[in-house]
This record gives sequence, structure tokens and C-alpha cells, in this order.
Amino acid sequence: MQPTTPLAKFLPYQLSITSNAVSGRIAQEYRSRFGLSVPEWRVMAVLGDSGSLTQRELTRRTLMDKVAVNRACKVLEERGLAVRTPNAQDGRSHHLDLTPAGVAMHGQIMPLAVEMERALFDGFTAEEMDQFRSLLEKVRGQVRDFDDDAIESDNYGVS
Amino acid sequence: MQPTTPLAKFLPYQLSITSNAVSGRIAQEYRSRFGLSVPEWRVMAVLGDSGSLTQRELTRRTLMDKVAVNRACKVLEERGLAVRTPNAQDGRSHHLDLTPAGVAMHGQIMPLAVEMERALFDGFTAEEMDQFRSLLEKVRGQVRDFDDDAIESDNYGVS
DNA sequence: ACAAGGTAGTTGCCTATGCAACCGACAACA
DNA sequence: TGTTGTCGGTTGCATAGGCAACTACCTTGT
Repeated sequence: MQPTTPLAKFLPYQLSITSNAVSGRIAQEYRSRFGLSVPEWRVMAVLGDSGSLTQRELTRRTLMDKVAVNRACKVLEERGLAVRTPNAQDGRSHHLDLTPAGVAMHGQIMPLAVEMERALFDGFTAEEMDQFRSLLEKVRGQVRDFDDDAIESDNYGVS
Repeated sequence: MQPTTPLAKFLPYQLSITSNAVSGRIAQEYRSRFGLSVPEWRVMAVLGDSGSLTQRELTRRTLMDKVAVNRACKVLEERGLAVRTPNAQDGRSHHLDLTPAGVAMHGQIMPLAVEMERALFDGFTAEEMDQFRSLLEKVRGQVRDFDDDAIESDNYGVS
């Protein structure tokens, strides 16, 4: 239906619009059901699974910016879904844990995540999902390599 | 190396971080080489290929917000890369075209796009790339379906 | 011809996101 | 023990991106 532009064939473009569509759909669901943003949801997910983590640990595990983690934690604390307790080993940081209310919400959040993943990839075979996962991982590896080589050689005529 | 959290297995999450990594890398390249943002680049790509399009048409082809298209066009015009000429058929809109400078830049932009796509998917077989493309497309289709069904049934206990 | 409704483009506002700078605390070492 | 460098966390700032409202213009129906 859409006229073929070079843009439509460009794989990074397809990746981008697909990711946006999926993220948007999921964000909408979490916002309307729980009033959670995506960063908040991610912190809840990790915290509910592992518990007692510092923000540094959360940053590492969610691959989000430390500021994003900080703000998400702040909101979760204000909403009474998580608490910070002092870290005896390191006075700079604190341990984060879900409150009972947080645990309860986590118990609703994860099934919804599973359900959405199922709905989004409904019709995919197990092989296709594995393939998709490994292709995504491979691309991330390439980005890291790409970052290293950093094409400083040829600047395509632009100084 | 990274401890396994449920988050890391969650496919929409992997999609999101992969897309961010790729987009970020590409955005950086276009910014440093041409001073173009991603929306500006997309408009340049489509315009260079088809020429004489209205913003409405550009919106349709890039799948971007009409405001994003508008702002990109404004910048391109200010930088002398594109011009707007009145549309005799419809007084509300105008036709956009690349200037000679815009055409020249387009001539450098597209090879870089091809080169980056190549570098990012280096090591992928043609089959893998096709597979990737069709998987992405399939997911987008699912998001559309998902949008329709809209899971209004069970609200997971949240009113 | 004119009223009502719709559409392309534009502007303003509000939120999300990221970086850089900063603060208090830890670690290494003279 | 004091000094220097580093690290976790926080805040402020600057930018990107989307939505809603508005203007100007087109279209349809009377």
C-alpha cells in the first residue's frame, strides 16, 4: 500500500518504528492500569525479582541511565511501593525493597507482562522467537563493535 | 555476565534497548557529519527520492508525527537544503523540494546510510536480514491487532 | 452563495530523557 | 592522618517529542 521509499527498506528505520509501536502500546497499558511509566515498571520488575538492590545495581540490570533509575525509585518510594533502607556497607547508597503494596502490584504486573508478550508475539513459533531474540542480541553486539571502530577514516566529504 | 532477571528475557525490552542502541549510534553519526537530526534525515531521504511532496505526504511516508515533519522541514528550509513552493491545487499546503545543496547532501547521506546498515548487520546472512525484516513487520501487524482487541476484559484488579 | 464540517499546517505547552555539574562518602596512598 | 582520586546518588538544565488547540483553506450539501 505504501509507496516504496528507500526509507521503508532501511532496516534501522524498521527497527525504530517497530520498537516505538511496541513500547508505546506497552507504556499505554502500564499507565492506564497501574499509573506506572516504563522506567518505573522496569525497576519494579527487577526489584520484585531480586529485592534489596542499590540504585547502582538497578542501573546495571536495567541498562537505564542512573538518573532515570533515581527518578523511578523516587516515585516508587513516594507512592509507597518501595522503601530505601541505609546501606551499612556503603554510606553513599541504600538498599531498595518493595513494600507489601509493591509486592502486591508486582504480582499483578508480571502476569500482565507475560500476557502482553504473548499477545504481541502471538502466531510466532518458538523458533521464530528464539531467532528474533538472537538476532537482536547480534545487532547489539555489532553496535558495540561499531562504536569501537568509529569510522573516523572517511568522513564523506564533510569536515 | 549479567545476572538473569525476568526483564532481560522480556522480548519487548530487548527490542527497546536494541533499537535505542542502533538509533543512538546512527543519530550520532548524522549529527556529527551533517548536523542533521533523525527526523531531518528521514525527510531528506524521502524528499531526495521522490521530490515535490507536501508535508502530509511526508508524514504518511515517514510515519512520523506531522509536527515532527513540520519542524524538520522548517529547519531544512532555513538551512537552504529545501524550498517550499505554493501548491496550486491546494492553498493550504506547499510542495517541498531539495535545493541543489540539498541534493548534494542527499548524495552523501544515502551512501552513509547504506554503509551504516552494512556495518550494523555485518556478519548477517541475506536470509537472516530478510528474516529479521519480516519478523519486525509481523510484530508491527500484531501491535495493530492488539490495539484493536484492546484487552478491556480483565483489568488485573486495577480499577 | 453560504453554512457546516473536515483537513494541512502551525504554534504553544507539557512531559520524557539525557548530560553535566555537584555533593557526600569511600579508597589509596604518602 | 591528611590528601587525592573515584564513585553512588542527586539536582538543574537543555533538548526531543507528542498532543491539543488554533488558523487558513477546502469540500459538501443546501
